[in-house]
Amino acid sequence: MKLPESTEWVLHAVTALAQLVPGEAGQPGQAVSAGQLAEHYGVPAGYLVKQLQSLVRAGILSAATGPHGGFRLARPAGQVTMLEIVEAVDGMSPFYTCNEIRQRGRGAVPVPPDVCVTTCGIAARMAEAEAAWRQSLSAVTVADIVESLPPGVPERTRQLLSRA
Amino acid sequence: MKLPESTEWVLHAVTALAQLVPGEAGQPGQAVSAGQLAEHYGVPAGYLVKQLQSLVRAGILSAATGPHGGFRLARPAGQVTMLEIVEAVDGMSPFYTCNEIRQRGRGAVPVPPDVCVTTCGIAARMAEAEAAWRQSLSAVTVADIVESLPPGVPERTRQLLSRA
DNA sequence: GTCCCGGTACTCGGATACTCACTGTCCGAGTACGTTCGG
DNA sequence: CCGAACGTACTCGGACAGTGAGTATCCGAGTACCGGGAC
Repeated sequence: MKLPESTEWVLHAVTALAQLVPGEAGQPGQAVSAGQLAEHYGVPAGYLVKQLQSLVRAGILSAATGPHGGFRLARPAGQVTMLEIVEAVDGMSPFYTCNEIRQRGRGAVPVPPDVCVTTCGIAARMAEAEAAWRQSLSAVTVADIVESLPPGVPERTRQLLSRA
Repeated sequence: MKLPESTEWVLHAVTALAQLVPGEAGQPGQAVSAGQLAEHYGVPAGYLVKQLQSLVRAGILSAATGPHGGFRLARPAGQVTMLEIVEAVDGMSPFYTCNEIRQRGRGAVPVPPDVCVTTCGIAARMAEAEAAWRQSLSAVTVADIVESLPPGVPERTRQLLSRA
């Protein structure tokens, strides 16, 4: 059970984009191309685009083609949770899927399931743990991450990512 | 991000083994062969052995070869947590591994990392969420699972798994 | 009758192929700017 | 001088190979029971 490496990429990419928002309500934030972000983090550009597309489909980012195009936040950073980002790139299928193996083989309950009719207790516990994980991630927004950065970092990021 | 399907197998297998413990202190519980368990749940026997071996290495089960051999609980069911079982079969490496991509590429901090010297805030949040997941699983023991079964199920399991 | 010995059947344990998601790369579609030509 | 059309450069978007963990299967090593024979 491991999250794909691209999860780290998009989390950092969204954090970087959030540092570019000028704070004005009407201003949607500067657009940065995937090539810029890829060079900034030293990751393959073509693959990063593929991941950022997932965020666009999820409504987290908005993309624009052509010169001066690129990706930008589609919503204020305070309204984007880490859970949304992770689910956008990794899918929102549960870790543990109950295949009801207790209903198969010799242990299967005969014709009408008189016992074991409720949901599997094991699956219920696993679902609870997973809910705790998701709840913890949904409690943190991108704005929280940006605010926790050491002072000076957003300024530096802005400078490095500003289109030359 | 998905747990391997074998996780379900071993969770149910351990639960089944826990239902066989006769409750006596000295009695270590009846041994059941992997073939019995595999037939009980309708899963491939050879592969199930491989997974149960992981539990043996983790000290959760004990194995005995030869006739009347098989697997049995190495500890009382109340001292085996779901987290132990999951970690035994899936490994205990974290979901999210921070590769410090912020330290690579153009965005890398020059020579001595004056800023960003602390651990990555994103990684910290992901670690918190993962800790919540593990904490939730470590709070449930196999004995809890057995107790939550509908009445009559342990008796039925004992009967089906008793060596013919 | 008792003990010892060999055979057999059953079990775990490890080594060997196969499949699919994640990773990485490529080329095509679309857009905004800069240039050029005509009025 | 002003406007419009064209070309170019840059961007995203989707389609095509490579790799590792998980899945599935097989055969070998080891052990306890069962039967037969000798004492």
